[in-house]
Amino acid sequence: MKNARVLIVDDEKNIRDLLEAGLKFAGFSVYSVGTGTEAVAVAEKAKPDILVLDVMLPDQSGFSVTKKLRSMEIYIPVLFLSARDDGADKVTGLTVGGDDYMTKPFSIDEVIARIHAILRRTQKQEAEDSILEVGEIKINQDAHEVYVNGTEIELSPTEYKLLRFLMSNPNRVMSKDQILDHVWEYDFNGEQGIVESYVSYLRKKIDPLSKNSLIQTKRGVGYMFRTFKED
Amino acid sequence: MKNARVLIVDDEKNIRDLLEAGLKFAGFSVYSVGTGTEAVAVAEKAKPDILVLDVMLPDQSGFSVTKKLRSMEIYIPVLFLSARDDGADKVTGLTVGGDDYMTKPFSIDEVIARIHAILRRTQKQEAEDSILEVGEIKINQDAHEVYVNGTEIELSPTEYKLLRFLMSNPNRVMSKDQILDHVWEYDFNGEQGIVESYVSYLRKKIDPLSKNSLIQTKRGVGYMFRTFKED
DNA sequence: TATAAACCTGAATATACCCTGAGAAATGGC
DNA sequence: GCCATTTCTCAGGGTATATTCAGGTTTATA
Repeated sequence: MKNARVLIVDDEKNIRDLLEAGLKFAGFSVYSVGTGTEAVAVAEKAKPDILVLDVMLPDQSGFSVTKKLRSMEIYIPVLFLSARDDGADKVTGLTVGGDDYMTKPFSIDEVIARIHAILRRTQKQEAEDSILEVGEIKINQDAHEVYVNGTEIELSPTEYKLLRFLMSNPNRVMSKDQILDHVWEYDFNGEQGIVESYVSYLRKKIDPLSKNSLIQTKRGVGYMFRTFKED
Repeated sequence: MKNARVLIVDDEKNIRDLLEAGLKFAGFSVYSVGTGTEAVAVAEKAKPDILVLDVMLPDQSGFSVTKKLRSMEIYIPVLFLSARDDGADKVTGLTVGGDDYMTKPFSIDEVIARIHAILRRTQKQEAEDSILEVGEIKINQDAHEVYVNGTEIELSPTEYKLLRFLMSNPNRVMSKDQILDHVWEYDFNGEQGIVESYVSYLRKKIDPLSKNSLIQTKRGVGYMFRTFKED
C-alpha cells in the first residue's frame, strides 16, 4: 500500500514530529493533530487509511475517538499508542478487528512495520505481502521468521529489527546514528557501540549460512546490506 | 457464509461499537440500532441474515421484538445477549429454531463463532465450515471437540477459545494484548500473565500427542500456532 | 612505519521475559 | 448447599536479551 494516508494523534509535539518525519520518509501521506476533537474532525474530512492514536489525550481518550468515528459510520483501523506503565489507559477490547497496540517508547521502524501489517490485514489486497526478501535472506514478517538461503535462524527482537531495517535499505550505507534513530526506542540514550555489538551478533548468525558478506562495514560512514549480481 | 448481514440491537453504545467493529472486520455487513422499535423497522426493511439482540432494551424486551417480527412473517435467527444476573434461564425459553444466547460480558471472538454456528444451522450451505483443521489439530466447532492427530483432548472453555483463536491465525505471531482482546471477555481487567498460564495448560495437553511444538513462543513478541511442511 | 581513529568481539552484568506449580476465588452441576 | 472444575493471581527459578566495556585488530593517513 504505497501512499497510504495516516493521521497521527498525539498531544506531545515531540512524538508527533518524530512520527511525522519518519512516516513521511517511509512514503506515507501524513496528517497530524494534538487533540481528540481535531482527530475526529480531520478523520471525517480527510478519511485517512489508518490512525496512529495516543490512548491518553488531553481532551478525551483515544478510545472515545474511535467510538465517535464509528458512530459516524467511519471505520478506520487504528494503531494505538500508550505509555508503558500507565495502568490507567489499559482499556481492554481496544484492538478489535484489525487494530494493533504498541507501548511508548517505541522505535520508529517498528511503528512503520505495524502500520504495514495493519494495512495488509484490512485492505485485503495482497499488493504488499509480509515477505521481505533481499538476496540470500528472506524475512516472514507475520511469523517473525528469518531464513538465510532457506535455513531458519533465530534472532532476538533487536537483532530482528536491525536486520529488517538494513534489508529495507539495501545497497545504501546507513550511519550508526540513523540506525539508532530507526531501530532503537526514541528515548534510548546509550552509545553507538551497541550498534557494533548487534552487527556482530547478526554476522555471527548470518555469515555461516551465506555465500557473501551481506552486512558490510563502510569505515567512517556506517553499515550497508549488500546485494550481489547473480545471487 | 461470507458477507452475511447482521443487525445489532443494544442500548449500550459501547457494546454496539465493540460488536460493530469486530463483526465488520470478520467480514459481516453490519447495521446497528439502540431500541426495539428501530430494530423492528430496520429488520423489516433490510432483512438481515441474523439479529444480535440484547434482551433488556429501554423500550421493550428482546422477546417482544422477535414476537413482532414473527407476527409480520419475518423469520430471522437471533443471537440473544443478556446480562449475567438477568436470569439466563428466562432467555432459554426464547430461543427457538436456530437461535442462541450468550451472557455479557462476552469475548468478541466467541460472538463471531456463535454467529457462524447459527448461520451454518439456518442456511444449510457449507456445513464443512464447522471443522477447523490446521496441521495436527482438528476442531469440530459444533461439537466443541478437539482432536490432536485423531485423539480427542478435553479443554476448558477458555483453553478452547485460546486454541481456536491461535489456529484461526496460523503462522502469525499474536501479541498477548491481541490475545487478551480477542479471547477474554471485554471487561477483563487482569494482566498478560494469564495468557502465559493458559498457553502452558494448552501445551501440557497438546504436546504429548503432537510431533511438533505447535504453539511457539516468540520471546518479546507473542505466541504463534505453527504449521509444518510435510507434516 | 608510526599513530590515532574506527571497528570487532568476548565477557560481564543487570534486567526482562517466560514457564510452571500452588493456591485462592469464582463458577457450575447435582 | 456441596463438590469438582475452572479461572485467575502470584512468586520462584531459569534463560534470553540488552547494554556496557575493555582489549585486540584493522584501516587511513601522515
